[in-house]
Amino acid sequence: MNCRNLGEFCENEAKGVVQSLVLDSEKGELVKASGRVEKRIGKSEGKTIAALKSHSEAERRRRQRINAHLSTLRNLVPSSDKMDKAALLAEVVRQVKQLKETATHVSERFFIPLDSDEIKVELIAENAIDGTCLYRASVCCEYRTHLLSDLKQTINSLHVNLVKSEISTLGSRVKNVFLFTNLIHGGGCATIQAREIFLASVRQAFSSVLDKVSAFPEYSAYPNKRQRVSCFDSSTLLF
Amino acid sequence: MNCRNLGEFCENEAKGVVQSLVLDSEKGELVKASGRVEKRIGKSEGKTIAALKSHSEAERRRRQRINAHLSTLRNLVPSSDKMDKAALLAEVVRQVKQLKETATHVSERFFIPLDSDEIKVELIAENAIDGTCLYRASVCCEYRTHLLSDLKQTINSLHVNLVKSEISTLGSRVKNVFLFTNLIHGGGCATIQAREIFLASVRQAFSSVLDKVSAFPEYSAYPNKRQRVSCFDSSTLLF
DNA sequence: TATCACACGTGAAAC
DNA sequence: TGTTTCACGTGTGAT
Repeated sequence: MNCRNLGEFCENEAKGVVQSLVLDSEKGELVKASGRVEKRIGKSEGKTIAALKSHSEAERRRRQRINAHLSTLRNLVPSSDKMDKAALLAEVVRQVKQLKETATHVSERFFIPLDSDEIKVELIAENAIDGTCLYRASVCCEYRTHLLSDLKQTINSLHVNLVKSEISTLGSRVKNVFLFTNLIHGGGCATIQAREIFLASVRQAFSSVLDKVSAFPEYSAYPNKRQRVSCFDSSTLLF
Repeated sequence: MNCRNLGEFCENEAKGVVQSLVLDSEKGELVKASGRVEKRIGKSEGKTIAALKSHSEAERRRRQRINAHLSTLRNLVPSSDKMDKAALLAEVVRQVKQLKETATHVSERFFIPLDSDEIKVELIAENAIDGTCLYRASVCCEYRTHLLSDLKQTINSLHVNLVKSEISTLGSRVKNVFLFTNLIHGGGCATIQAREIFLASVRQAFSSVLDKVSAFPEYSAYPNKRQRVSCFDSSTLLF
């Protein structure tokens, strides 16, 4: 099909004019230029043309989708006008690498929540006398309503002895750190296996708090519009 | 040209076989399927085919260039396997926006250098009695050798009275802040115009310090390999 | 003039 | 099955 576009072709088709035919040298007969699949010009021709048309339209939509994202990226990248697609993408790669590296440096140096969700639970110290273990759990995620009370409930349900809790925010993201022991009425985690099971259950408990927001979108912090600034006042700090 | 590829076509061409011809219904004669431009099959045919071949090869290289960047982006974006091109780009857009927003929040709250180069010079306060003006200049850029001594020279050459200087680093980036007055031997900037001229000259002076690295690449901090960690010790702090 | 970058329609393959 | 994604070669305008 060597027509400039299918719309044009179909117009002519309606007038009974076939504009482009191909000489197949193997068979020595004329077939439609696109007609490698269908060997004869029959009444299925209309269907073929319709399929071809929808195909090219789908492909056009696909290109539009991709190009829309590319132009969005153009707006995000300074002075990227007059860059061709490859150069633009190269610049985006550079920027993303740079931003990620910076984020790494920031999180290495400061105790603030960043973009990636994170749950970390680890053993900090063990009391040699009574076997009491001190643990540190940190949870970094997007803020949502009831997040803090959910975390508090989680801590309560774990029946641990909360020693200290810290909270820090950046934009709409929040990071909580809890120091706790698993000992309330004597007796630590006797074995290494028992400890690992305990750590896993703590991780699981915090995970389900984070999963809540995806399961129930109404828990999202800002159903209407995402806010930029910190959303806490001291009265919210329940621990 | 409806051959699957040009290599195949050229093989047959060598045997004297022309595989694909098109019936041009306007003229009622056979021309090469691609031959809208050249109307006759002549001895320029070889040149046309060569041009077509180089054209398709160039286009292939262009596609490879773009796809290489896309696959680099795939590696930078977690769990982007099995995403199609459009979805990948959408995810990249999301990430870039997120990272930039986070960077904004960080720089709003902390005094640390971030990714974008920046020179800011502003009037902070004016002494009503003698007209002395206090200025604040901040310079954020990639570290390079001699940056600090260059900045010191700049300050000296401006003949200002340096009140205070601060420096902070993050990774290989550095931010300097200078507080100074333009008064050494009495007399402030009398008029608003004079102040603006002064501010512009200070900005220009710092700008040329930053431009130095692009003009003389040997000033680059890490000619061989970019380092990740802070590169200062206290002995470097000259101010 | 030749080269570059882009959009297009198409064949093939995945699902 | 029909729909979607990708690579391809080509037409075309810009430089």
